[in-house]
Amino acid sequence: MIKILIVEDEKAILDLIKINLQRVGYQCECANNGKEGADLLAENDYDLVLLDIMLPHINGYELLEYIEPLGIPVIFVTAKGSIKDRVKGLHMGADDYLVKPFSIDELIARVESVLRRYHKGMKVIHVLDIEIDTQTRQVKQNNQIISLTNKEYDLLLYLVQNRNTALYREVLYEKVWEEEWDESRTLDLHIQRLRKKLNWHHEIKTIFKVGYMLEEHV
Amino acid sequence: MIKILIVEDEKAILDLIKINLQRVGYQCECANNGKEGADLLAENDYDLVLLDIMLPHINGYELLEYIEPLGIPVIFVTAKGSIKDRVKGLHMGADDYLVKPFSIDELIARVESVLRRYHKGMKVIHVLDIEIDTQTRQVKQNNQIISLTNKEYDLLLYLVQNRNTALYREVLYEKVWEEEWDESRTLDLHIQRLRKKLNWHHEIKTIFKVGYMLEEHV
DNA sequence: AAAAGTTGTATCAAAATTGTATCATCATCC
DNA sequence: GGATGATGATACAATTTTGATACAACTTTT
Repeated sequence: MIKILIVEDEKAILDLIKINLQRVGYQCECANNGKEGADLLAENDYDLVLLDIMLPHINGYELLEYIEPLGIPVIFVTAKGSIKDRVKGLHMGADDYLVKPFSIDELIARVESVLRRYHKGMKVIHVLDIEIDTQTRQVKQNNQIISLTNKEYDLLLYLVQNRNTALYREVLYEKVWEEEWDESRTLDLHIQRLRKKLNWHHEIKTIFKVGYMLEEHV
Repeated sequence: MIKILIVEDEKAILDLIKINLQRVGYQCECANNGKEGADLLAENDYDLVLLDIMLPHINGYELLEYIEPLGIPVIFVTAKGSIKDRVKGLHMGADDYLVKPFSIDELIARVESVLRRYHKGMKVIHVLDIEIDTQTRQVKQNNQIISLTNKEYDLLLYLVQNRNTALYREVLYEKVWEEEWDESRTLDLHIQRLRKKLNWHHEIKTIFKVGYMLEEHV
């Protein structure tokens, strides 16, 4: 379970962030000012801090100095377009910033991006007859470790995270390889290798003229 | 089946939204004011609420407070870019907003985006005796999977999304094949294949010298 | 530097889709 | 009611897509 600390004095924004992060599966704790934030940080482990700059008592910068040595990523929440703040925050070690007003999509995207960067992905994912440990990138089947290469693992993870969805070749390729699809057969080959290693000849369905889909009957 | 509640007092906009959402396969119910909306919400389950802010009696914000604890996503419909409203809405928990005047494409895109975010888009369209899962591109009839080819699926989806409308050959061909119609019989052949696979010999009507129409008596 | 492992290209085989040709049937208009 | 053109049905051929295998280029490890 991923724990996020939100330090924000505006109740409306605090709730907006909290509700939406909880909705997509994060555990949230809240502090209304810098002091509370520092206290919570002293007592608990968090995977990420969302930090407003304008806070009563202790301001965001001061708190940031306190957080930094803990090695916890921080996303700054700044009032509308104060570029000075953004720059200062980034210089001081914030990992990203969010400018009010922001959209829910943007909030979630930034949180996920930072977490991904810190490799604090979720826990263990169970799908069909395998389990994937996203921390160690290990894949087990019947308690036996299946050794996958990097690309194979990335591809598997994407398939798993989007199981029961028809995935277009281009999308799949672009997400895993992070470059444009150039009509090459690379993706097909990797799919075959996955199928072979996991004995998933039927589980990974090919959708003719479209792409592939990992099927998990629910 | 996905159910959407539309709360909007302007008849024209209400119809515009309703007709277009129904066209792409959502079930819609409507309320002309906040009171009606609250009543419907009390009695039914919805997957999404489209909520106008300016409503007689109970305004959008008040209704939003009522909806929030239900955990149903809300898209705000606001008059011209009043940023204040947008911000307020987002702060209060709306998931997205739509600024009048909006395009149909935008409407559908936002609806789908929010639904996807909430329950990873179980967008299933029910028509006659089949159900189409647009996520997996699977078509079921009496709970049996009907295997369709790519072109067949695309054609079926277009027919379904435009059911009860006479579709000209050229239009149909150009939409599905994405190229000019060249007087070939290809379309006819695919129509026949669909009719056969789905046993839809009467449901897909041919309109002499014009084209085809999927008929769903309502 | 050699070995081992990874990743992508090339090639051929197999499979599925798609479209053409043909003839039969049907609808419409004189 | 017959002529004419449009559509339905069927078979089959052409094309495209995917699977399988081998191997070459490249990286990392030893």
